[in-house]
Amino acid sequence: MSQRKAPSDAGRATIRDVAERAGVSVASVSRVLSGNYPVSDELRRRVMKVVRDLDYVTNAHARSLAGGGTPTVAILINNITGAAFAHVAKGVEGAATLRGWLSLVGTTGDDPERELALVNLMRQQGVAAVVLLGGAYDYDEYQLRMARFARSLDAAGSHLVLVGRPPLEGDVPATTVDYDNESGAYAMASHLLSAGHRKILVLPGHAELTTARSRLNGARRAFEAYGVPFDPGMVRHGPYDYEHGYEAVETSLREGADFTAVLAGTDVVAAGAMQALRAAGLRVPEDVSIVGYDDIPLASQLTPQLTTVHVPYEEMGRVALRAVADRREGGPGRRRGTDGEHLVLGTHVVVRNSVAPPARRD
Amino acid sequence: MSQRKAPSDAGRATIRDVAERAGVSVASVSRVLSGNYPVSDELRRRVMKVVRDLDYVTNAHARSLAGGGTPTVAILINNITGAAFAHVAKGVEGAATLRGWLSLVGTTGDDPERELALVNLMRQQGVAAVVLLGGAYDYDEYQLRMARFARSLDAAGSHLVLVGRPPLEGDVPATTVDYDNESGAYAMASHLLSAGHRKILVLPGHAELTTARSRLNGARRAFEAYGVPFDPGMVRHGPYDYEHGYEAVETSLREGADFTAVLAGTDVVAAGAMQALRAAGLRVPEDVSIVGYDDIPLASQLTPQLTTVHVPYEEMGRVALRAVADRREGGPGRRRGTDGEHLVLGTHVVVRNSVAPPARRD
DNA sequence: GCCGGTGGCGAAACCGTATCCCATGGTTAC
DNA sequence: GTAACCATGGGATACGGTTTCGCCACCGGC
Repeated sequence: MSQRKAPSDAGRATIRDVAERAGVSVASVSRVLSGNYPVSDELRRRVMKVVRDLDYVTNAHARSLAGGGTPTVAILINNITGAAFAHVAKGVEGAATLRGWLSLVGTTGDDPERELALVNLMRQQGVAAVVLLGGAYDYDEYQLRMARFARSLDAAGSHLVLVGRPPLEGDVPATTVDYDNESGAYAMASHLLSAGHRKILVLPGHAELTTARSRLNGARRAFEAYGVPFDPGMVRHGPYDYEHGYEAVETSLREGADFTAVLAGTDVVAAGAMQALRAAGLRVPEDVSIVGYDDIPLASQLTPQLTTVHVPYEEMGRVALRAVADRREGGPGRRRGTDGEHLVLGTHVVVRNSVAPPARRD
Repeated sequence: MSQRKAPSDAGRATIRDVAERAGVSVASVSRVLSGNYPVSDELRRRVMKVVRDLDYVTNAHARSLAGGGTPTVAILINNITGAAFAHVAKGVEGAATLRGWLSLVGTTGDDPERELALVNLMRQQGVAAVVLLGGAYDYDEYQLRMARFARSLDAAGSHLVLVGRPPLEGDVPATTVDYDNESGAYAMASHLLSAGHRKILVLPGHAELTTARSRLNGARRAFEAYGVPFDPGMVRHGPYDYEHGYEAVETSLREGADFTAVLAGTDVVAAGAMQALRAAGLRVPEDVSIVGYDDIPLASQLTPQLTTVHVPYEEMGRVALRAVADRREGGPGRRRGTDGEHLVLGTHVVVRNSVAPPARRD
């Protein structure tokens, strides 16, 4: 047995093995498999038989080296188990699959360093696009680094897509898919205000998170519009999780805060808040109203069902992928023209059963 | 400008561009970057400077073609947004990242055809392993196909890992990471029985799903152990979703079924059941007790908090990755020896507030 | 002052596939 | 009857790295 001709060896079969065994050239095998070149039926038959016998599949790495290959989109996400952005990922993945694209997934675990490392890793993979999911941190340095990434990717023929965060400032070659965060918060706060609530506990999220800022701003604008003074003391920042919702409400109650409604930054926070109210013997919505944000499945599974803001997460994912696919098919001619594209999707309030007019307390 | 030497062109920089600009050979650049060969400080400095200037990253495809490259694990999952298996995916991804591995994700959407296509796609990618998440269907043909996949992957130096389903029969080169599904169901049913419940509505899931079968078996065994006749008329099959839980309870109530507890196949089904009971004016757990399965975050976010079976999903993901990593490091010597490995993790009941002794109805 | 090491580096052979270019034989057009 | 042509198939090369092999210079030891 020669040294490098061992078709039945441990490794996978190569196109050469197939060609040899079928008594044809490798070029012919390649042509039969890709089907973009006329071949005789006889040849096709012979090749396909050997392909089946050897259970041959083409080597994707070699293929993409040689110019072919399936486009791949990289999805970078904080935490797969977070419902909201898992839906975005689903949207991206679904749309990618529909076009025969592949999706790579990396999780950043809220660590900017890992985010950096991952973007570079994806650049090595030669992905068609990197989709970054979730709210961003508003450091200057962070923003600068993102801009550098965007340019690096662009220079390498790839592209950066930001989903669920505001666009980068300046002339940066990145696409942003966003939703109208502030308006959603405005509408949600208005809903509470128009129900008669005036003392509202606000749990917008982490102070540095862009998402949280927008939601807080929207709420504040609604207060202004209703002529209600906005009390900064009624705002409690914290992570977007159940525990924060629970503790914020628990602490507020213990400290004797006076409120008839809770405006939570996300549905999960609202769930925590609801539980804390129950634990304190308060009824929702009879004693205290609650609203959330995101409209994840949990919102309609709680009792009472949560009034919240619907965000089209899955649709955002699809839109994100469509944006990069279009750009890629548009060819190099329009590459520079569509820089800094910003797509904004709408939100709307979903009214369920967690809001009632304020009760008379004391 | 020559025809193929255009470092500042559209595409990304190659190792040759770096070598040329640094006045060294490509071999040296490669050595500096991979760091597995002694080089002088002077050389390293020169090369690294050019690498930074050009913002060069190695081409992962070329690298893996040449034999190097980062191992990649493929995660195939029904639906990313399903909480339970999203946690497994998180576990796999986390453990992969920890070792510098990459993870590819594909969703099957419960379609066996897509599953087939995806496994082949992953084989093309030359992944180190394919991790298949979720309960399997119990067709003979399906099992046969899985066995073929396992052998194909094995022949190509890859490996199939089944998570959350029973192992394949026969001598198949696949690793299975499983949890003690039946014992969990047994314990859960026992919990209800020992609280005094005798009329129990059972919602195990889809009849063809292996997971559902095990859970149903476990429950049945518990009934036997308690000497309680198991009434098949109290079993309602259906998908593992909220709607099914709701409808099953609603229908049962409408048809006048007599039960004091609900044994749900998953927490999500339990949530639906709970909502339906509430809608019918019944209290949980005073009028009807409910238990779930999986212990996803939702379980502790419901009111009352759900008594359920904890399944170590994330841990399973980590174990799955460790299994393939070990096998790969073990070298070819023990490859055949560890075929058909089957790892079983334990489960336990988590007691919360959704179970009470049966109320007197009549 | 000559010789065997040895540390550093370059040249070239691959890795597996796609594709360009050319050869061949049979067909069509004049 | 011959030239131009079309349909096929083979040979060679490029893709961007890694790695083996071998060369060169410099080192200390005698």
